[in-house]
Amino acid sequence: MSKCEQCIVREFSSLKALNKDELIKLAECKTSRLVKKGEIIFEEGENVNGIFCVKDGVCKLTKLSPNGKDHIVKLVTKGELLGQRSMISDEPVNLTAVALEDMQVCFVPKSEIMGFFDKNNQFSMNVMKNICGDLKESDKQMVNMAQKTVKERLAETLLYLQDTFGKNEDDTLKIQLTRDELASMIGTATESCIRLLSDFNKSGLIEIKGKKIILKDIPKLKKMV
Amino acid sequence: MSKCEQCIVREFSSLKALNKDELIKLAECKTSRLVKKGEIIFEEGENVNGIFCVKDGVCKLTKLSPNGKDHIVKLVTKGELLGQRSMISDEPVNLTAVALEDMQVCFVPKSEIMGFFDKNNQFSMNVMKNICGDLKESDKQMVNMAQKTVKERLAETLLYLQDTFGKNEDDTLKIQLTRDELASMIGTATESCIRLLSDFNKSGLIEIKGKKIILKDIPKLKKMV
DNA sequence: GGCAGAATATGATATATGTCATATAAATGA
DNA sequence: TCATTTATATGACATATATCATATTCTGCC
Repeated sequence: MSKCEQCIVREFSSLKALNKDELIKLAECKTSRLVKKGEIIFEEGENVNGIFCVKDGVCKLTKLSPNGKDHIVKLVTKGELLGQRSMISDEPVNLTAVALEDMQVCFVPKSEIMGFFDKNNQFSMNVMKNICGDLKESDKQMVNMAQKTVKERLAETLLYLQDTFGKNEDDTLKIQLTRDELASMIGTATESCIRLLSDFNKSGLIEIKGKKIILKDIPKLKKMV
Repeated sequence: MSKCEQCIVREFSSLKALNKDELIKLAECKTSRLVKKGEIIFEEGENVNGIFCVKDGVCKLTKLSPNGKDHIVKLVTKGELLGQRSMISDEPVNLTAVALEDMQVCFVPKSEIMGFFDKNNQFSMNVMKNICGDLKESDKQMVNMAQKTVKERLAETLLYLQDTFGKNEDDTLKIQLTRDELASMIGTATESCIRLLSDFNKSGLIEIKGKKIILKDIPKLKKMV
């Protein structure tokens, strides 16, 4: 069992507020898990009874809409926590988490987290601020979905992906989403997404290298959103 | 200055967790305010530095989208709190609050609330659960906006309005939104909203009495969403 | 009480986007 | 390595929705 004390990603999450004793307790009760690309971490409606801490890799949080399509609500990466809302609401999770790459995650049972929650104000404040950030972002996205065109949302999403996950040495976006997943983030049909990417490519906004994407004209992309 | 102890709406909000002493302190520092229909309580980007408790009336929380249209993110009614997210994030509010009817609201400064927050675990837990509920709802709406048709969203919204705000003796929806506001809730153009209401009317789903709306065939409306 | 401005209503039309079909390219696995 | 599936791409077309124009009705107000 690895020690949470020495885990570097802890510094990026709410868990940074925990003291030495708490970290030792945390290390004792947590379980680690390797998650292969495409594997489900938890599914909408499930009782998770704890939170996951993402040590490595990226996953998508999706929500099934009544028409049968999945919608990607959020991407969660190294250093972030999963399942906070559900734990606090004391409800089943409302989103499904699926690994986009091979991942390392640690699971901490609810009882433990709630203990920290009660005793460590800074920790609970951190968790709350996280959730508040999610709420603000979600409200923003709701309005985006309602008011912006697909083209605008695509431009915005491409910029977001580069901002958040960076680019490789060849300037391609580091995070590798399928066209289908990209479509499901911006809330459109896969074909529409592919078509718009082609358009963006033709007009020099981006360059498509197979499945990889390079943002070529960031100022213009920014002006679109 | 009215006493918070005797305020009935307190029972419906997170404030129900406060004890007698805390309520007395609350009553001492709060300020009451009458808000006329159409008046702004606070505006996107403003520093509110406290929370509002809605004693009577309903307001809309809107967000301005880059295309210049307002989108109604949420309706807030008697017994609910306003500005919680902003207070916890320690950021300006990200939404604008406008009264839909004459309202009575009380304002409590941040310093006071944060005091309760630190000392009263049940209170902070209540606030968090509220925010978590908002987040869940917001995620759901985001997916709705992205995946459902305007028709489906209209049906869903009408049902929501009746569920949440009830109906008058003549069966008309109690809450009175303009067509423009209804459109801004479901995320569509005013004309489209009006047109669909006409369609719903013709097909017997609803009945339009001037500006008032009666839900006639709730099972069918439910099947649509 | 009547007038100005707003809200509601409806038609005509444009446009964005979804859907279905099909082709090609890439990935997977026996 | 080849075959089978899956992902990407593009065309043709259907349709939902926005936009613009114009009536009509309602509402506040002097």
